[in-house]
Amino acid sequence: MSKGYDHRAIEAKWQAYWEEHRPFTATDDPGKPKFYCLDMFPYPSGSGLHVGHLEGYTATDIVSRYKRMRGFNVLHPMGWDAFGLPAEQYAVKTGIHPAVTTAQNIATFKRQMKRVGLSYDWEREISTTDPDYYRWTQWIFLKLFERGLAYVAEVPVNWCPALGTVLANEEIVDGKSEVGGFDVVRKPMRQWVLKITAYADRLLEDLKLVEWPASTLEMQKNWIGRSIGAEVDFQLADTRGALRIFTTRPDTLFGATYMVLAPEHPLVDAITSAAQKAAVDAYREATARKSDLQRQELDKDKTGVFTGGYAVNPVNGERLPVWIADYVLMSYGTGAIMAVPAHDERDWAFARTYRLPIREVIAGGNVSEAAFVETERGTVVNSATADGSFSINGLKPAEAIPTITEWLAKQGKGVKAVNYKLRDWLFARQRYWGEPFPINWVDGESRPLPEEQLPLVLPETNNFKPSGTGESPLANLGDWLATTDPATGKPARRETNTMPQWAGSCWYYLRFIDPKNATRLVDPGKERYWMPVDLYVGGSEHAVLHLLYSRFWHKVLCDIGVVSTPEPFKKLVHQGIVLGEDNQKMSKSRGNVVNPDDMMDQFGADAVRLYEMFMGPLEAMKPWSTRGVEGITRFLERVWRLMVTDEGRLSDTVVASAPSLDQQRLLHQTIKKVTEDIEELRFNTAISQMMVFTNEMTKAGQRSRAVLEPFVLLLSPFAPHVSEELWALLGHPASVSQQPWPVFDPALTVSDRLTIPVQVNGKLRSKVEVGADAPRELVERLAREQIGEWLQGKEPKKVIYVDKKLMNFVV
RNA sequence: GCGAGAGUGGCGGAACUGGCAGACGCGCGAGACUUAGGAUCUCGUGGGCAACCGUGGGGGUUCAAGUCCCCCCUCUCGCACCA
Repeated sequence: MSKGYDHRAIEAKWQAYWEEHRPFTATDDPGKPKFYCLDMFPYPSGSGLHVGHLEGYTATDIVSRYKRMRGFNVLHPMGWDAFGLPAEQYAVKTGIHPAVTTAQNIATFKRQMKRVGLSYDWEREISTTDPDYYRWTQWIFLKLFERGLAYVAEVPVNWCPALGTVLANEEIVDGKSEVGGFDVVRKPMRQWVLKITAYADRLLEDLKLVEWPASTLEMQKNWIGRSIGAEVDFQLADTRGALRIFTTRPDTLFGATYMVLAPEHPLVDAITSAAQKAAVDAYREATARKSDLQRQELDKDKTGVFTGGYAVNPVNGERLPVWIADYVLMSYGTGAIMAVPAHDERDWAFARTYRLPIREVIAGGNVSEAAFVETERGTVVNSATADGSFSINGLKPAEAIPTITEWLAKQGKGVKAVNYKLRDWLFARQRYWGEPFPINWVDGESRPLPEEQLPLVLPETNNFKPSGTGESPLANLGDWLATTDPATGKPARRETNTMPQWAGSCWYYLRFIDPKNATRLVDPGKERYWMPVDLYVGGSEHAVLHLLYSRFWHKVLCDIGVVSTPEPFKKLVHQGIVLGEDNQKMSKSRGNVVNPDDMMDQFGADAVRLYEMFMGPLEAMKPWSTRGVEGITRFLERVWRLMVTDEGRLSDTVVASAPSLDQQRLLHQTIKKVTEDIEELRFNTAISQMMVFTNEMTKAGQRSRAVLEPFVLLLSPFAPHVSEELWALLGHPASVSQQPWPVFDPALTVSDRLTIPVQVNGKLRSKVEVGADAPRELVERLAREQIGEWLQGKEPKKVIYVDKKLMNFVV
């Protein structure tokens, strides 16, 4: 294939230039407006960069280059989320230290990124595995600990006795270990947990402050899962004590016909009668053996066992049988419910199975066929106290809820309550390759290390095998493990858990602002200048966890005065997934993985960048097409030939004389379209407009510098290498990246001639061409001449004229 | 099941607040230049011989609907007994 230009030579040349002159360094210049443009930093895996990564990175790179040309001080950094399981698994297998493989992988990623021409400020590169970085991750943990937001709990883990290790969820396939296929059981272990639930309300509330995709906002809201209801106390019938339940439907309290406790509920033993004890114990044991996954299987029938005990409905004194069933979860609400089968689908199904009574208290449905659960429709019935002192009969459920909640509170029988689906965050892994906790255990108590002793460095070892006890491999390192408590001098044992991968990625955007600060996490002045992140681009797989955890830490840092904004990421965009050419998800097993290095070998970085953006809307899922890359290559070659001869010199067709009015219009329309499209991240249509420009200019025998030069500037954020070369060939000193962005003249974006479509009854029948300022009368007269035969001499009923747009005759 | 988003040529996709459906690219067809072409350039390309018909399907609003309203179908993503 003959090439219009030598992409290898040009790309190497300009990458070397950028390396030497560093035009993309961000300076802390308060005199300039700032733009913080951030990619989700990658885990440097062994397989290198993927074309899916490149999509997001190219998009932010275009925006960054564009914003610089618009006079912004742009912060566009890159780093590595480099702790994590794959490197450790590899170390277990080969004995090669994770730090070694991580460094190799980072080198590969970095080389590939530079090859794509991504304009990162590499002086700010950070890695979560660097002690100078994780020192501050540990520091934040100490702050969380000080504020009571980090605590220790016994939490079940996936314990694999055969492997002698704890497994991550992704290491388990169909209930067996991915490696070896061994059994996995639940085993409680001492773990660190972060109290994210303390921030549930703010995490929900502040979603109003960000410009995020609707779906992501929705997912976060659902994940937090705030629901308002009441907690109500039911006295136990035959024993002392009360059963507290949570309900969102206190309006159905008179319809309760039984109660259900989670099998793990602490009151189960007290309630269970002697006769039922055996059955209850058997059920509880069976439940304990089930994995979370089995317990969550929805289509299974509901099961449960009667405890033999009763509780008393506080509103009508009825004795309600108390059951245990695994459809009630200990971890939500109070772990106990009142069952109202008439108005709750789960209770309805359970009542049907065990032939428990179903009592209607909201009229409007047919409760013998299905639970009636609406709150906006229906009328409360059968809901008054025996003495008639209180009634919600006749109300709509939505009105009855606050009424009865207030009444319960006055009676001391209940209280308004809010619950969240959000759980506290399990913040510990039984692994080597993660941040050590700055915690010592002294006499069974956790003691934080003093800040001055940070970082607590991950100890060197060459044994990454599991300890066998479920503790991390750090438990094998006796010398490191044994220490003394700095406060008392007593012997102490170091915490052996390490932090999860989320930890380092929770706050990295802050460190980019001030990556080398040895005394603080980030300088307050720099933080105020650069925050918040103006544009954050990354995959939607992080829509909940990473983005929620980050927001949580950010709010804590805000509370302690480290950061100045309530939210870290102002605008968020998820790039879509790039499918293989066969429209299937790319995977090694399908053999449809596209390697960016191969593509760049063949077509060059500029073509790959342009194609990534031309495929379709950034956020859409779309298939790769190598033919499409060829098409883009043709476009770049056409641009090249617009101004360069076969010998590589500036072409004679490039002239200094003024462009025609039509060429000027085309240029200004192109500037307008490309500018607006970059602002809206519509890169595909921006490229399409540049193709239109190129096609038109190809037809011209003479091309004025006055239109070619601004065009090269427009192209430069998309295809920076070839644009630099063209800019140089046009006789300008480097670098195109330091030129101001072209400005369009609105007067030149509109044509002086218009083609007005003429319709009869809304159907296109003709067109008339007129001057841009033609009055309606002229357009109508010309139009009538054109469509005479359609009017058949009759006068139209109505004539609609939309100025400069369309003429429609209604007959 | 619930929640969110999306269905437009052979393919990827355009179409601003309702106003010429299919921009641009791929593919395909014809031609030019060539010893040659999987290079390059030019022209054509939704369907139908036509009247006409065409934006997942069916209704509706309107002079005018891919766009607005109602019902249905399909696909993708997320959640999944959260009381």
